[in-house]
Amino acid sequence: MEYQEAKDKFISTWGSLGTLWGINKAMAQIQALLFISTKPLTMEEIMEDLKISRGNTSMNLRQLMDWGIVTKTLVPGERKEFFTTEKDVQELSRIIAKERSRREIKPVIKVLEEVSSIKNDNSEKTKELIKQTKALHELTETMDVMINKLVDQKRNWITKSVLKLFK
Amino acid sequence: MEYQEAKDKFISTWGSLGTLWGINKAMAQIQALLFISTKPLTMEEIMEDLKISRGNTSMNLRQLMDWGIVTKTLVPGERKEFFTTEKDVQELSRIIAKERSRREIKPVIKVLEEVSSIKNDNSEKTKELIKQTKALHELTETMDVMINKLVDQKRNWITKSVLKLFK
DNA sequence: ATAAACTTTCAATAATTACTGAAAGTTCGA
DNA sequence: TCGAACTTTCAGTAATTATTGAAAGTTTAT
Repeated sequence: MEYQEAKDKFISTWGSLGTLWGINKAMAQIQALLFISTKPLTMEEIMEDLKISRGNTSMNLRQLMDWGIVTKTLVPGERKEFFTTEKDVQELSRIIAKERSRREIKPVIKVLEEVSSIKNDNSEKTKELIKQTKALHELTETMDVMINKLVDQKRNWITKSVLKLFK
Repeated sequence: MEYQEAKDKFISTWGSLGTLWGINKAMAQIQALLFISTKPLTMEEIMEDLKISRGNTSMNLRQLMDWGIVTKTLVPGERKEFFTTEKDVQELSRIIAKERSRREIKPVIKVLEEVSSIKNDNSEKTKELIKQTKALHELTETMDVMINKLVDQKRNWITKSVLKLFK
C-alpha cells in the first residue's frame, strides 16, 4: 500500500467512524487530515485535499475548535489562518471523553434523575418505572464518575488503568 | 410529574440518545418501552404505544434481537409473539459493550493496523502517517482489551472496577 | 479610508437515513 | 390442505442531516 492509498483509507475510515459517534463525516475527516499532517494547514489546503466546500470547512473547523481538538496557529508573516490538531493520542482521548461526558452523559443523568423521582402511587407500572430508571441512573452516574476519574489521571492514564485493573 | 409524562420523557430521551450512539430512534424507543414494561409486549402493543408502523416495529425488533438485547417470549396459549428486553442494567451494558467492540472497534483496529504498516519510504509525511496511526492503533487496542476484560467480570463489574481503580 | 485577502453565515439543495403500508411470506390449528 | 392470524419484506415517500456557494462580514496593510 502506497502513501496516498493509506492516507485516503485512514481519512475515510475515521470519517465514517465519526458518523457513528455523533460527529459528522467532514468534521472527523478534517481532524484525521490534520492528525497525520506534518505541518499546520490552511482552510484552502483542507478544502482542496478533502474536496469539500469553503463553508463546510469553516463550520466544521469551528466545531472542532469548540470541542477543543483543533486550534488556530498563527504562522509568522502569513495572513491566513493555520490549523492544527492535538497530536498526542492520550490527550486527544481525554478531551473527547470529557466532552462526551459533558454533552451527552450529563444531560441523560439529569433526565433519569427526574424520571426516577416521580411520586410513587404504588401501582405496578409506576414501581417498575421507578425501579428501572433508578438502576439506570446509578449505572450511568457510576460510569460517568469512572470516566472522569480515569481521564483526570493525565499522563499515561490508559496504561495505568489497565495495570490497576489486572494486577 | 405523573406516570405518563415520566414514561414519555424517558422513552424520548432514550430515543434521542440512541441516535447519538449509532442506533436509530425507533430501536432505542422500543427497548426503552420494554425496559419499563411490567410484562412482555406484542408487536401490536408496541406499535400502538410508540405510534410507529408495523414494518418499522418488525425491523427494529429484529435488530434488537440481533444485538441480543431483546428476546422473543412465548406466552402459553397465545398465538402472537411477545417480546422482552434484558432487565438487568449491568447485563445490558455488558451486552452493549461487547457488541460495540465487535461491530465498531474491531474493524477500526484492523484498518489502523493495515495503514500503519505501509512501507516506510523515509519521507516526512510517510513517517508521520505511520507514527500517528501506530499510536492510534495501540490506544484503540488497549481500550478494546480493557473494555472486554472489564465486561467479562460479569457480576457487579462496574462497582468492582471502580473500587480497583481508586483504592 | 480603501481595497485586497481572507472567513463566516445561511438559504437553497443534495444526500442520507428512517418510516410507511400493502403485498408476500410464514405458521398453526382444524 | 386450507385459511386465519400473524410477521416480514421492500418500493415508495417522508424526515432529517449535511453540503454548497455566493453574499455579507472581518481584518490588515497601505
